[in-house]
Amino acid sequence: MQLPKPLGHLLGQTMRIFKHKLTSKFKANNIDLSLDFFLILLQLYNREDVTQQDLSNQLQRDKSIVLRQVNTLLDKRIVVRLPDKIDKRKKNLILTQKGYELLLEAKEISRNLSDELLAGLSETEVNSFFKVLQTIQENSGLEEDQWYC
Amino acid sequence: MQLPKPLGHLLGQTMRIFKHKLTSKFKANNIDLSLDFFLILLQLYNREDVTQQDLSNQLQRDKSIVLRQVNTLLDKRIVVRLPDKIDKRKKNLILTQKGYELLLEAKEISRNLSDELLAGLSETEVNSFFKVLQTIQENSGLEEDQWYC
DNA sequence: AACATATAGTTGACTTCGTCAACTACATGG
DNA sequence: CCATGTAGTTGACGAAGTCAACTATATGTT
Repeated sequence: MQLPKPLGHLLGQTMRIFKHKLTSKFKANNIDLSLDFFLILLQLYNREDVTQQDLSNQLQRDKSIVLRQVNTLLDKRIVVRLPDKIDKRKKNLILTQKGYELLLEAKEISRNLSDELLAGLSETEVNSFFKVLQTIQENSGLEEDQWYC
Repeated sequence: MQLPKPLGHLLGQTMRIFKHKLTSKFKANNIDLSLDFFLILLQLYNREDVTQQDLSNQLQRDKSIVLRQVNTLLDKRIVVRLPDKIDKRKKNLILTQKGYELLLEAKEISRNLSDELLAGLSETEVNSFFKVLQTIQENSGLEEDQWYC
């Protein structure tokens, strides 16, 4: 399969654009979140048993990065870190009410931005797009739980 | 258009996977390049009139980042920085022979990785994928030359 | 029970990326 | 000649990412 431009270039550019657009829209709406923090909050949405190790696997970041990012979310009173009742090594991360409300706003903005960026494309095209991203992740041979072994 | 997962999440994950895979393959082949450096070299491929400002626009990075990255490419003897003959403000960036050979190897590896990650997808799907990425960039309303105005 | 091994979290050191503001040198148009 | 714009450079700083070591707890084996 020949791409007109290298895959890394295309993905990198698009990612950069999305990141810049999203953070500037967040700022415009007085939402003090980076894309990375937003992705963390999304993982905590409507769940109560998420640990930092889970985030490290799902977001594919070193657990030390996750730790520090969670620390700043704690400082901002957006999440709380509670010891797991069964396994004392684990800490469960839970959204505060403030965090939940912030996330709802952020999700709305993110969805609007997606609509804006995907405007003019057919459903078929967007579905293919999604399928390709999915396939890339599957072809990478990385299961969610084998990141940073 | 509804995506199963937020666009930022999908793009971020895929980008991360690609980046990690590519740099580890580079390492395995003794190629001392990050994805960022690779993308810079791609822009210099078979061209002689590329300036740092051009790179800043095309790669959408602040010119100070480009400057420092070019500096380390200079240290590695991969590119040279020559004053432009007409406009004395500009500096042209040119691949050395070493840089050219390195780039050829890197391109090969990058192409193989793309093939590996896109395996099992139809040409139609990959074309849609490319079109969607293209459209996102167009819908973002950013022209190449208005980055960091 | 004692032991080795594995997992979750934490910390420190260090590099690179990204942002921003200020600055120099040169170009261009009135 | 002067105002304005552009290309490159520098410094400061915060955030992201890498890596290795460490603590505490859990789990499996003999």
